[in-house]
Order: sequence, then C-alpha cells, then structure tokens
Amino acid sequence: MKKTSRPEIPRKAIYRLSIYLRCLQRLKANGIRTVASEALAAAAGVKSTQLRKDLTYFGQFGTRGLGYDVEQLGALISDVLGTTRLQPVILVGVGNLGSALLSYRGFQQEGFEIIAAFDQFPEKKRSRKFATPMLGMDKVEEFVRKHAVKMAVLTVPPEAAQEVVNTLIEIGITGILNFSTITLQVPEDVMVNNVNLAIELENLSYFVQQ
Amino acid sequence: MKKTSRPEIPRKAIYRLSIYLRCLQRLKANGIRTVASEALAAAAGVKSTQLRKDLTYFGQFGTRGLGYDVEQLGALISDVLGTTRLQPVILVGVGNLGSALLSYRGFQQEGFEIIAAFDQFPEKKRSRKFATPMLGMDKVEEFVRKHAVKMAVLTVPPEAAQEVVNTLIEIGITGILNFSTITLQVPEDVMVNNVNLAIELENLSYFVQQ
DNA sequence: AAATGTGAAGTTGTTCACAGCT
DNA sequence: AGCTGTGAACAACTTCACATTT
Repeated sequence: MKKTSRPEIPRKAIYRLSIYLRCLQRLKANGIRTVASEALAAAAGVKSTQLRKDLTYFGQFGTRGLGYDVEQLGALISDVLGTTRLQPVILVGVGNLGSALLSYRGFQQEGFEIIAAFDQFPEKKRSRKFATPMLGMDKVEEFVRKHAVKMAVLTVPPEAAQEVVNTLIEIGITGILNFSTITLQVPEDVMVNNVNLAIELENLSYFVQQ
Repeated sequence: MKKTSRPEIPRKAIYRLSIYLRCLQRLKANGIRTVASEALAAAAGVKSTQLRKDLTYFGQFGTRGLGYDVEQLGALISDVLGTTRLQPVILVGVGNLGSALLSYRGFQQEGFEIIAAFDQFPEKKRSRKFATPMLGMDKVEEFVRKHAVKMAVLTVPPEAAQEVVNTLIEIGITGILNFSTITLQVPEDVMVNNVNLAIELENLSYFVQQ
C-alpha cells in the first residue's frame, strides 16, 4: 500500500543530496566550476558510485569525460529539495532548547526562517529577548493557516509532545523536526525527523568504550 | 560484562537501543515492571520482531509467555551502551550554537556532563555566563589527557572544523558529535555522529512539497 | 495460552563492472 | 582517455514463520 509520491527513492539518498549541496556551495565559493563525481564524493564522504546513483534518481546531469557543472548541479539539487524558495517554519515550545534554537542563526544562513514561536505561556519571563514573534498556543491554528506553514520545529517537554503534535497535524503541519525525547505517533503522510542529542551521545558512548 | 568489539551488530540497532531505553525509563517511572516486546516496540515506533532481533545481539533477556523485566532490561541496555557511569564530554567552539548547547540542560538529564568548553578566544565577551569552565584551545590537550576524555561536541565554524578535529584525534578523542556543516575526514577508529539542523529541515522540505 | 528467540526469506540499499558518451 | 550512467551482483537490514519455553 504505497501512497507516497516518490516511494522508490531511498530516504538516505535525500539526506545525501543535502550534503552534496553543501559541498557544491563550497566549491562554487572557491571559484570551481566543474567537478568529477570522484572529487565531490570524497568531499561528501561517500563512494563516487553512490553519488552517481543518487543523482540518477532525478535524471542525468553530468558530462561524460568531464564531470558536473558545479552551479547547475547545485541549482538542480536545491530545486529537488524544495529550498529554492524560503520555507516558513514555526517553532513550538520555547523552553531551554527552544530558546537556544531561536538564538541560533544557523537556520537563516541555510535558507530557513523561523517566522514565529509558540508556547503555552508566551508571557513567561525568559532570560533573552527574541526577534522572532512569540505567541500563545491558542494562536497557532490561525497563524499556520494564514501563512500556509507546513513545517514545525518541536521543542516541548516529553509529556506534552504527542498532544501538541496531534494539534499541529490537525491544522495542516506535515513536516516535524522533533527534538523532544519521545517517539511521536503520526499518520504516514506526516514526516518526522528526530534529533535527540542525548541519543547521539549515547551512541558515541557505545563505540568509544572500544 | 562482555566488551569485545562486535562489528556484526547493525549501527541502527545501537541507535534503537537508546530509544528502547527511553521507553523503559518511562515505563519504570509509571511503575510498570514487565513489558512484552509488542508493547515496548509500539512505544518505540518499531515492529516487535525488530526489537527482539535487536536484543538477541546481546543475549536472551525475556521470559517466554511473559515478556521483559523493565528494570533489568533497562540496566542491561545501559550497560551495553556504556552509560551506567557518567561519561565526561568536552565542547569545542563556544559560538552561537555552542553557547546554546551549553545552556541546554538536556545532556545532564540524560547522563552526560559537559565538563569543559574550549574556544579560540575564551575571553571574548559573550551574552551569557556559563557554569561550565571555559578554556583556550592551548589547554585542551592537557585537559583531555588529565580527565581521560574520549568524547567531544564540535561546534566550531566550518573553516576551522577539520583542523580542530585533527587536533582532537591526536590527543585521544575517539567520539565526536559534529554540529559543524562540513563532512569530517577521520580515521576509521574514530566515530563521528553528524547533527546538521539545516539538513534536517531541508530533508523535511523535500517531503513536505506534497 | 502467551510471548520469546531465531533461521530463512524477503526487502532495501550499496557497490561493482563495464557499456556508452564527449 | 576520462568520466558518467546503470543493470547486475552483493551486502545489510528487516520481517516472517514457527519452534520453543514458561
């Protein structure tokens, strides 16, 4: 029962596309106009065959005997990923980590803007002021519909996470970057990417104990 | 217990172990003493056969007809992951994101402590004060050797990342949680886990565009 | 009866080997 | 000659089916 629009492309290939894009941007900044799969793959930390295979999911973009046009391939990947235009994103849960992410400029640098933050207690005293407007959860539905927001960063406490996600899905959010420490239960047309810093450290811990 | 390196265990299985552990902790907090693979797997968002298969890499811990002892299985996983004792971690690069992570209490909650932060310019004015001691990069070697640190969180700018990593590896760091946006080149006995928030959003972006 | 543990089957993702352009 | 594009082989991971234990 597959229902997704592009089921045959491995999810990991999509991740790698982002990595290739970063490498291409760096090459472009260094004035390099053409790159072979071998060199680009090395920069991205993958095998060259994998890079070429990943690209074939979307078409043929190289010139045999020569390689890829840095700018053109970058534009293509950007188009595939849907990052040519700015995607509006909201953040939900302005606690410890949420605040940290709001003061982090890295999102903007890479083409995303958190256009609003939501919290159960928007009036609560916080140690910082943010440029991003902060609103109560009662405003989230109106805001999301008005701005056609599809993506949310979730930084609420674990007890609240599932309930908040249910709300978000109901009002039209289909992509969730989940920093909360529980596994979210969502319908299959909603995409969740989990980022759990403690789990990443725990995982390192396993490999470090030789 | 057993400490031999077991290369035949899928890396993804190790990740899932951490997820199971979180679920077990929640069950324990709710006073639940026994759990079947079906229920635990549902909470973790995986199939029950996968959970059972994952556990067999380490031994047999269940009771047929009954399930798993919540506390005992939790202790076992914790032991496998090497998180029964607190692992010391350093953070390198106290810029925007580094500062954010230093003020994030989530690591401590999950059993990790950032015992020191290092920066090229430790004296630079920052908007916050941190409880974590901040030192210059010239002090990192002495500190790492003295405290037998094996793990580092890397939050330096991309231009500096590879050079800093080379230094860290030289002085004995073997596990790196990399937030910098470049792909690090490391020897194969060093483990790198990459966390790139922009890439996670970019990935969602692909799936969100209907 | 209920639930685990596991070899075998199935599925997905990666790499090889080389044909095919430029 | 050099490098891409790709079917086929391979490897890794997941799921099934069911024997086994309590």
